[in-house]
Amino acid sequence: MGARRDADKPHNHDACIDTAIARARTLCEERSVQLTPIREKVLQIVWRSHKPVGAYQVLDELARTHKAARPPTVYRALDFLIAEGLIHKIESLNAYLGCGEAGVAHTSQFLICRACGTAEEIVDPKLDQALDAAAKRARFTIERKVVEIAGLCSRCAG
Amino acid sequence: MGARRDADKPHNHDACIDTAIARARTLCEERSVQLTPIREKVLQIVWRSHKPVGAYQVLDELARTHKAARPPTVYRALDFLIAEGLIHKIESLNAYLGCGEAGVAHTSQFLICRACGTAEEIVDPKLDQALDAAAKRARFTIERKVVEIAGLCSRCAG
DNA sequence: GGCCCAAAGTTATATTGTATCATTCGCCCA
DNA sequence: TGGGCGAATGATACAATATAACTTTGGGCC
Repeated sequence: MGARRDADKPHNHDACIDTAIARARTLCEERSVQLTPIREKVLQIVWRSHKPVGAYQVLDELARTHKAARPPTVYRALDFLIAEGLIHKIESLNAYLGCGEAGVAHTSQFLICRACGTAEEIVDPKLDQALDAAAKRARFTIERKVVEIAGLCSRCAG
Repeated sequence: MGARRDADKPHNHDACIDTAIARARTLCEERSVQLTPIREKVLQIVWRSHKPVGAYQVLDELARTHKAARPPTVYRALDFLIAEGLIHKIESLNAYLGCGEAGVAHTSQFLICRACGTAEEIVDPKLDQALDAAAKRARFTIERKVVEIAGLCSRCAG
């Protein structure tokens, strides 16, 4: 699992990025899919902070080193990274966030602070079970779960 | 609470619409806010089905009877209806859905079928408590909860 | 060499959502 | 009683997000 840290606490973020990139390389290797330079660069850009980042922000960053970059360049990379479980899309913000649990089966659940913009991914089995139970009661077959809790993180509320 | 019905089962949908409009009028009256003709019309359009409807679909419909309608016309009406708790936005679809529990405090939780397009609003206190507990553990102050479960409803899976 | 395929390049456009300023209209009240 | 205020709407323009469709590149393989 590596060193887990809360997204809203100060930390040496380079370690987050390095860990994420290293894990992504390993996972793509294992799965025989290509973490191409563009895809890796986009992953790095998304991981530059714990704040969800918009596709066009990614594009702006990417274009600094990759002049040919266009919207499809970015969306293709984002789609790949999502498919491989390396990033998540935050639906309520139309933005993207590095996945801190890449390679581990989990539901994405987020705490999104409107003040500092940070989104923390949480893994709460009870919550996950509650989702499953609610779906089961309605005989609903789950394919994807979106849980996004917006508000104020402890630092911003305190 | 009135007659609750599952969105994915056949039913006389006119009753859904009539109930929703009647309740909306009552609530707006009580709150001294104006359910203007445009707002009521938009509410009716959103309620024409149990499938989330896009803002520009609403615009197309609205424009049939209201030639001056433009995007801001629709977004203003949608914003008003959301603020009054009469409709919900489905974030993962960028679309809007009538609220079946208008006037009653509740978290919006949805089961969204990718086959038939129907979204059913569910009210599951256990699930809601699980969200509260998860946030509390992180000392996170909740302002808004988004729960959208996508997959196949019982009719489409069966 | 020639074929195939995945990835990326390229151009154009679709979809969703806002900013901004002008206009209308009912209401209050000085 | 008319003038100002505010809520709602009209109107124009544009921003932000996302995809379609076709072309080109480049590596692996026969």
